[in-house]
Amino acid sequence: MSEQAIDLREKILDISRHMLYSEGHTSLSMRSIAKQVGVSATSIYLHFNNKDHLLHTLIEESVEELSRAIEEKVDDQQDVVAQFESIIQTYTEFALSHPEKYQIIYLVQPEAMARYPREKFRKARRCYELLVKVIEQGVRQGLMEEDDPVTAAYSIWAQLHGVISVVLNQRLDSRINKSHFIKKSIHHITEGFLIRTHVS
Amino acid sequence: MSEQAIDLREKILDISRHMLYSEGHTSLSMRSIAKQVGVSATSIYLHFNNKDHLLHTLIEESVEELSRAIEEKVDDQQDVVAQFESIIQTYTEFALSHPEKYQIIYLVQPEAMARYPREKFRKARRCYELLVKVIEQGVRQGLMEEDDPVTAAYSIWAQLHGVISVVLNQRLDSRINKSHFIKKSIHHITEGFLIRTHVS
Amino acid sequence: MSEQAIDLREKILDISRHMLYSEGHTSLSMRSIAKQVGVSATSIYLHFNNKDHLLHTLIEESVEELSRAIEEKVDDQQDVVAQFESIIQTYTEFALSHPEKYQIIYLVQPEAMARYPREKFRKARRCYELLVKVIEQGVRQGLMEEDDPVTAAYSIWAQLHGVISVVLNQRLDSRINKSHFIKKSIHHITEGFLIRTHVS
Amino acid sequence: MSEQAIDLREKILDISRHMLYSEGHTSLSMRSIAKQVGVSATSIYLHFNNKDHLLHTLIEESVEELSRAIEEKVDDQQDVVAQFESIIQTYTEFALSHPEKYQIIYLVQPEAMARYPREKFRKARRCYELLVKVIEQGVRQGLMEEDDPVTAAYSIWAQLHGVISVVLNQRLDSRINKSHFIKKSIHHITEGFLIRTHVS
DNA sequence: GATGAATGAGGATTCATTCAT
DNA sequence: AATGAATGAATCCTCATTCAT
Repeated sequence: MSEQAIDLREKILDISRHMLYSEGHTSLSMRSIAKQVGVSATSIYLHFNNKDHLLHTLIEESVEELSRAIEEKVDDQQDVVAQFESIIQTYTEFALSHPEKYQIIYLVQPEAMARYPREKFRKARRCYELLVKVIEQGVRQGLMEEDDPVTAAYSIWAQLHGVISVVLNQRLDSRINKSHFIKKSIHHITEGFLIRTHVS
Repeated sequence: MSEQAIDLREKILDISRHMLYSEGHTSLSMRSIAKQVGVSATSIYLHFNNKDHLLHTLIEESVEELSRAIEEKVDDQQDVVAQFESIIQTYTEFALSHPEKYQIIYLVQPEAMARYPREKFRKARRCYELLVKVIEQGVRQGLMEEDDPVTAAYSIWAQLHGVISVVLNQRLDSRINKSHFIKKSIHHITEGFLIRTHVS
Repeated sequence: MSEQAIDLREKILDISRHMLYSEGHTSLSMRSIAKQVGVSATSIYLHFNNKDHLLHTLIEESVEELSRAIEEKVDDQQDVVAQFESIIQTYTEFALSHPEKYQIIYLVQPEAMARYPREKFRKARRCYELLVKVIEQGVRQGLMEEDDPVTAAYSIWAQLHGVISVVLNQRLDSRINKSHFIKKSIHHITEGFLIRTHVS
Repeated sequence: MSEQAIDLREKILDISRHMLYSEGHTSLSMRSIAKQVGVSATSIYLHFNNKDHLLHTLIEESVEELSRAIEEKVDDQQDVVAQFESIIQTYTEFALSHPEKYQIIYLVQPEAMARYPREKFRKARRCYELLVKVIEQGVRQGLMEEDDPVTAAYSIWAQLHGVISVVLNQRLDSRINKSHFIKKSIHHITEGFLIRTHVS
């Protein structure tokens, strides 16, 4: 593959990702992407078999990047609480600084999920697994009391995702300061969880 | 308007709502709705100016119903904590027993929000306002310590929405028991919040 | 259905049939049909679900017309030889005077046959069945000696179809007079068959 | 041209021929051929000017091979009847043992004939000419009585082609045994013709 | 109220072909 | 001799919407 080709592939992904974020996936068409990229629609098919392939690549990339970001930041030499906070922090930071990438991860709606390869879907759960491990570690060390670490991990993630989504989807009351909202929410999710375990 | 007409309008809304839930909004077309309703596509335009109008009506209806459900349940004679728990309970119950209506409320994505009437958007915030009032009441009664009730209310709502979305969108790990997950999550969100305020 | 609608449906069929004959099925597209009909491509879909439906309708119509033509001409009061000759005569006349309809019957190539409804396919065999019956009748009356009437009928039909195809596909040497060729060929197919049985 | 190149050219022809037979000419594309051959689509253009050129080469090759097969088998030392039967036998055997090559000869439909070089078209008539000669010979020897040998030859060929086509296109009733059908049909075409001339 | 007919714009995808390398 | 990149034109088909009835 020539450099140019790699560039075009990346360009298509970048622009698609951006369009997806700013205009929604309803209006995203191969044609519109091609027009934005400044290339014929046919050319996109030189790099992606079809629209699904393109979309799935975008999702996979984002999942990969988010997972890597978290894996890199989490230091298993740190104490469990620090690791725990690090995961949540990194996750949030990724979402806020790469909103277009974060949103893509949740693009796969139930309707389209049937078409998303099961194996890639499993990958998407990598970062939750990490959270599960940390909680399990915490429980083993007697720092947390949690009868069901998997459920706990998913609950934390769900709450966090709720908070981030609300911000990214601009569903927040205009009176509310976004970063304040996020800080408070994370604090609530985290502290609430830890305090409860600490106290016990 | 004859009774029949009213019936048709309702039928269109009902079927659209159901189709939206079971087949996703990608495949929802005026034609497909008409076919399901058993009426010509043109007839839909007698009741709704266009597709947006139909969709907006659906959203408005769901918002209205959810708001009313909460308003009806909340009894300002009760103590603040009971009111607080009642809101969260009712919200969750509505979402789980009317998933197709709940999902519609969040149908309006950022990209489409420009087209959603600002005035209807404000209505959608009615139920959060209620939560804000309860918290403010709690703060006034010295039961909660919360410097920013609006932010707190939105944070709780966001977390709750995250939890519910994950369940409805079937993003939960298959190992997790749904109702257990919800119970635990609500407990975490509520208790965490209240305990913290109670303790203080 | 309004008269206009019926007209359009017929017009689409007529023009498609004609285009199929004069330009081949390779270049036949919904667009090209629409252009010839003087209507938008979309309009065709008001009368036919898709291209296959249109094509199948054309085939079915031709099969029906050919079958009916033969059934109407064959008089079972006539003696067997007269019936036999009548079938061959009518078949040939239909093919030569409605070449575009005749060709359509053989449009269904092996590749496309999978998509052609099995039940309609059976209908297409109606006219061969008639030939089979006449031969069986002849055998019963001792006028023909034929151990396998079905094979005999199909053989006659295949030969006749070969002769007609060659003429319609313009594969004949320019030195040959078409009607002379057909007359001679039919004579050969028919007489050969009858003489052989008569003599016996 | 290197040996490799010749190989590629042959490989393209072989695979095209095979694809044409097994998948039909509708789905035959330069790309699909290239993929099957394991070469870039562009490479095909190094050996054939365009798709038509490739197709025409295939036809020409098949015509050539069929003609040669007949020419080789026919021995003008044999008596006329033997020659006659030999031609029909060889033609049929070629068609049945090389169906993909036989079918290609009749690929050129009326609509495409305009594009098929007139000079190559003439070549395709070589094998009929042979039949004409044998008949003329027979007439001269007083073995056959045929006022128009050219018409007779084309008639025989047309009938034979009809029989073979029906078999190859799988248009035969499932109750019919193929080889029995062919044997009977050939017998009918041949004997009928010869008997009539013999008897006279 | 209700509808059948009609359409322009756009959807994904495939095609034969060219051109620079 | 071979190819990767690129494309314009074409494919079937669906969409929201309008209009005369």
